This record gives sequence, C-alpha cells and structure tokens, in this order.
Amino acid sequence: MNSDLAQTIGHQRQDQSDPFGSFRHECETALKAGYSALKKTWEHRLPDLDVALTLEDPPNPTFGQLASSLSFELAKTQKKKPIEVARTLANTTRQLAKLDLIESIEATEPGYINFRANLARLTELTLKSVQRDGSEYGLIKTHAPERTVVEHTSANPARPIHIGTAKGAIFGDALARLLAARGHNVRTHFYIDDAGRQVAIMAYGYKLLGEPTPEGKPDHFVGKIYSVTATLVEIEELKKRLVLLRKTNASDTDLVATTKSLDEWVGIAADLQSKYPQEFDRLNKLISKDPDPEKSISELIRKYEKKDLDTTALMRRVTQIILTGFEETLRRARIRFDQWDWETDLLWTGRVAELVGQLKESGFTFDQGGALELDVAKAVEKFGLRETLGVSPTFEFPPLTLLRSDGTSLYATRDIAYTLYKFENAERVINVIGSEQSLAQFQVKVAFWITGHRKEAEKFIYFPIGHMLLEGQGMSARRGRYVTFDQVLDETLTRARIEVDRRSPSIPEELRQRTAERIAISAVRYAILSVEAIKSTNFVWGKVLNFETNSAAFINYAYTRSSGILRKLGKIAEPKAFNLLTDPVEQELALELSKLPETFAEAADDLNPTLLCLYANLLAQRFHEFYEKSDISHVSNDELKWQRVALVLAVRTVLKTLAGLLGLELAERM
RNA sequence: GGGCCCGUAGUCGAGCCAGGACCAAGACGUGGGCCUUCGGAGCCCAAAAUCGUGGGUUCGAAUCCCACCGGGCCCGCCA
Repeated sequence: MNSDLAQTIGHQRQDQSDPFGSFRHECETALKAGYSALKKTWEHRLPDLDVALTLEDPPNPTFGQLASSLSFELAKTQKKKPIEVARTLANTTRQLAKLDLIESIEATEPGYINFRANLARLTELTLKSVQRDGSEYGLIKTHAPERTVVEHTSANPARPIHIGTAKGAIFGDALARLLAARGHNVRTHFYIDDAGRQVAIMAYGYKLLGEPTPEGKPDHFVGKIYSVTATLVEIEELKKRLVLLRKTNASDTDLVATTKSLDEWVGIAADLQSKYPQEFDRLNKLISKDPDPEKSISELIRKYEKKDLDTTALMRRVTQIILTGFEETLRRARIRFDQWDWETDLLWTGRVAELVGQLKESGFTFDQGGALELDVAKAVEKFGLRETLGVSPTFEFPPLTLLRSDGTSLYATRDIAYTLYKFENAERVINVIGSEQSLAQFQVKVAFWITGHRKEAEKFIYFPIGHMLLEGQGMSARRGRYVTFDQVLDETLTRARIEVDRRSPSIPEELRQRTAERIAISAVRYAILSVEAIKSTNFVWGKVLNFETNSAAFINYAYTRSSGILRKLGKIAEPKAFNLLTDPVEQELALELSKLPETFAEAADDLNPTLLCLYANLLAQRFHEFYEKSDISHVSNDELKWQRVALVLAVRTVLKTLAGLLGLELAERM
C-alpha cells in the first residue's frame, strides 16, 4: 500500500466503520511499538521505516490475514537471518500489542511476521457495522472532498453511439458514481461537438430532404442521413480532385491514391444504397443539383460560428434530434448527465477567442502561412515539463495549429478552452476519452502551463479508454463495421429474456421482462467494467450474451439465492449475538464483507472501478460457498438461524451497495 | 523517423504504480464428481503458465531500470 492510501485510511472519520481497517490499524500500532522497542535495545542503528508500508496480504489464510516483511529489511543492517529478526520482533510486538482484533502474532519462515485476525471478533464487528451503517456501510468519505467534473461519452452528434463510445460512457458513469459515493461533489458533463464538419454535413442533408420528421429512433434516423450525405459529398469531391489532378499532370502516386480512395467510397456508397435505397436515391439527386456541396457545407459552418439566426436554428434543431436519441440510449444503460455543453457556446461567449489571445501574448505562438501555431515543444522545454508529464527526453512535441489561415478555430483549440471552462466550477477535471487522444491531452496540459493555469494542469486528469475491437477487428464507422450501443442492449435483452423464460416460467410475464432488462444491462456494464479501461477490449457477441459464464449473472444469482432464503423463512428475527458463526465459510464470508471499506476507498482514489468488479465477484463466490455448506431454514437452533440470517442480510446490503456503485441492477428472482 | 499504450495457461484476464512466502487469483474451455436440504445461472476435484525475449539493480523481480521483439494507437489549417 502506498503512503497516500495509508494516510487516507488513517484519516477516516471516526463515525465510519471500517472493520478490516481497524484490524490493520491494530497490527500497525503493534508493529510500530515492537519496532520502537527493538530500536532501543539493538546495537546496530535501525533505520526509520514506515512499518505500515510493510504490511501486505499473505498468499493464503494459513499465514493469517496480514503479514509484514519488515524483518527482511532489517536483516540487512543487523547482519542476521530474517527469521531470527522476525522471531525477536514478533515476540516484542506480541508483548506490546493489545489483542482485540488480533488473535496471534507469529514469525514464520523465511522471515515474515504473520498477524492472524480474531475472526470471531472481526465477524461480530463487521456484522454490527453493516447493521448500523446500512446502505452507507463501506462508503467511507474522503477527508479532502473536491468539486469534480467528469466529462465522458461526448459522442460525435452525427451518428448513433457505438460500442466503443459506450465503453467510455460506462467507465465515466462508474467513475462518477464512485467519486460521489466517496464524498466528492461530482458533476458529469457531455460535450456536444456541434461546431465541427460532421454536424454541418448532417444538417446539409437533412435540409435538402426538407427536414423530415424522424421515423423510428431519432439518432438512427438522422445518423442514416449523415452517412449517406457524407459519402455522396466525399465522392463528389474526389471526382473533382481527380479531374484537377489530370489537368495539372499530377504525379502518378497522387492519381493512384485518389483513385483508390474514390473506389473505396464508391463501395461504401453501394452498401448504403442497398441498405437505405430511398434516402440514398433522393439525396443523390438533390446533391448532384448543388453545383458546390462542399461550399454549402463550409458556409453552414461559418454562419453557425457567427451565430447566424437561421443557420443556428437549423443546426441546433438537427443536433437536438440526435441528442434525443442519445438520451434514450443512455437512459436504458442507466447513464445520466448533469450538464450538456455545446461547443458553439464556447465560441459565442468568446471563451475561445479569449484563450487564443492569452496564448498569443505568451510568446509561444508563431505564424505559419497565415495560420496561428502553438510552439508546444518550446513550452515543454521552458517549463521543464518532461518529467511532470512523464514523457521521455526525446519525445518530439509537434506544434499545434490554433487557428486556420481564415481565422476559424480548430477542435483542439476549442477543447483547451472547454477544459478551462470546466475548471470554472471545479477543482478537478477528469476527461474520459479514447486513448488515441493522448497527444492532444498532453497539448491541453501544456497550454495550461503557458496560460498560467498550473493548479489546473495538476488537477486535470486524462482517463484513457482503450480501443474496442469487433470480433478481433478494428471498428470502422464509415465502412459500417460497428455495433451500436442500442444493438448490444437489444441483443442482450433478447437473450436474457429467453433465459428467464426458460428458468423461471412461473414468474408473471411483466416481471420476467423487467428482470431480463436488469440482467441485460448489468451484463453489458459488468462485461465492460471488469476489464481495465486502458486495455483494448475484443467485443465478441458470444461472450456478452453468455449468461452462464457472465459474472454479472453470477453476482445477481448470489442475491437471488439470498432472496430465496428470506422468502422461504417468511419472517425473521434479530439474533442476540454473532458468536455462533464459527464455520470457516461463514468467517470467510464475513472477512470479505469487512474489506469493503478499504476496497471502495482504493477503487475511488485510484479511479479504478474494475477493482470493485473483482471484489463483487469474490464476495458472490464466498456467498455461494456459504450457501452450499451452511443451511439456514432447516436448522433447529433458532439463535444460530438468526445469526446466519444476519450474515445473509449483510451480504445483501453490500451487494446492493456494489450494484449502486457499478450501475448494476439486481433482480430478486431471475 | 519520434512517441504513447498493451503483451501473464488453448482463450479471457487479476496481480505491476507502492518488489517479499508467486511452485502466480479468478473465469471460459477440457476431464471427473455433487440434485430426499433454502433455486444447479451453483458447489467440489483435476490437468493446463519459459509471467514477450535478453541483460541489469536487489538478500529477493511478473512487479523497478535498460535494450530488443510482437500488437494497437498518435504525430492534420480533421474531429
């Protein structure tokens, strides 16, 4: 454990229970006392060590629940064998320790000091804590709450959300949930990139068609128009360029490349035509009437930036249609946003211009053919940022174009202004964005340094999302080789429904559907969250749709089984104590429950929801083991029965907490 | 050419930041068991790993450092 985390745990509020943390604290105190005592008696000087850092999880329960490797460290200076040091240290520590949660302290080969927990006491403490704190159990609050903005998803508003973007949405949403539960003031933002070319193309096509009322899901409807329009316009442009190239006797390589690109687009057009024949033919006719589609589109962009009334109305209208569809999809996935930020608002409010002005004054810009460039490399050297940014001494920072020669801004420029904007009401900003943006995110940081926003530069966190492969291949939006988030949710739901129908035919129809919905959304979210965000994920239908092997179903099943127990019992009573839970499966289960606070704090502070997926899986596993071995409804000893019921209730409480953090939905029956 | 990320059983994937009992968690798949007990979407057992390769640091390396190899991505007056 690092010192930050140790400190975090050490500074926990008194009123928040952390059973395993209390055990850890006892071990630390004992070890510190033992070590100080030893320092006074030994001839060789002992170093000042943070003994808390030497405590670790032993590989298996026979070595206790915590172990210290301190003796290995000391053996060096003492010129003794680690095991000898360990024996002496263990003896001293044992004498000075208050043995409450600690059962025993022993030295073992080759030199560890093992701390065995008093599992009876720990079980009791844990169950009391869960009973007392209820749904707040485990959600220990940070001692340094921060106003935090989490920007995520920010899908291009020109086509439906695909599964790659969905990964960012799910991680971003889980991060926001974790941080909020940790006590931070969290706001989620969606960045609407409406100033770019794609929205203009979409609006262009939409207007040509006479602004039809969407049929079916709005984002799919307008997205279709975008794809067709973009393809047709691109083909027009390539044809024009080819004519020009021939006229000017251009090089063969240029001709070949352009021809090849044209062929590719014609292929894509053929696909689109067969998929959407009506829209394709109509748009094809309409666009061919326009002498210069490219010019029409550029004009839309220019007018929109200037907030021309008619253009603005059109652009906002069509973007809003897409966003309505986005919201519908995101709502299905239990993802919500506090704020939707329009990129064009940054332009209209003058924030982008202001930023460019500041950068110009800094002296780190230069002119290149009328365009304004930011000398990123120079700034990196001037401020000595290589180490701060964690890049090697030979990293070449290319300059960043801030303004085109016609004076209009670029996406990167607006993104810097946007991130600064997010800091206006936050101390920390987390950008959940695809890993391909890493250079761009570096540039944002450098721009912060240049404009004197050093505090912001430190508190600006780039959370990269690794690529999503589709059945082993890269996805391609333009080739139509991608899966939409809606498709994934639909397919998973269909499959979940079949499973529920098969396994629980007695449940009423309406409830079966609701159950299937819960299982489906949980399956998708868990499948994404259980693999670290940075890793590229291979999306395989068979895997997401397989509930028999899916961990979300496994976790839910633990919950369902607990429901079954309670249902069978009918009514329950409070136990007098927790002293009869002595079976290893019971104590292992309680031990797992005792670790929620530490696991949660680490997951939230390290921005690592995957950690909680693993924890949830482990807890479910412990519960299933308990379920197999430990009977409840048939035991004749009532006190034992109610004690076991209390354990079951605690598991249910923690499973619900975990579900809330990860955005899973638990079904009572499945 | 420069850089960033990833590389752990047939497959997927924890552990790496904060080195320690690692003959490496868990899962899928494979082989074998368990339904007169609260729901078998489960439990138990078994086989399966040169931790990409080679050096180095260390009492100790999957973990830190260096080099190399493989895969992905970025280096636009695109977004």
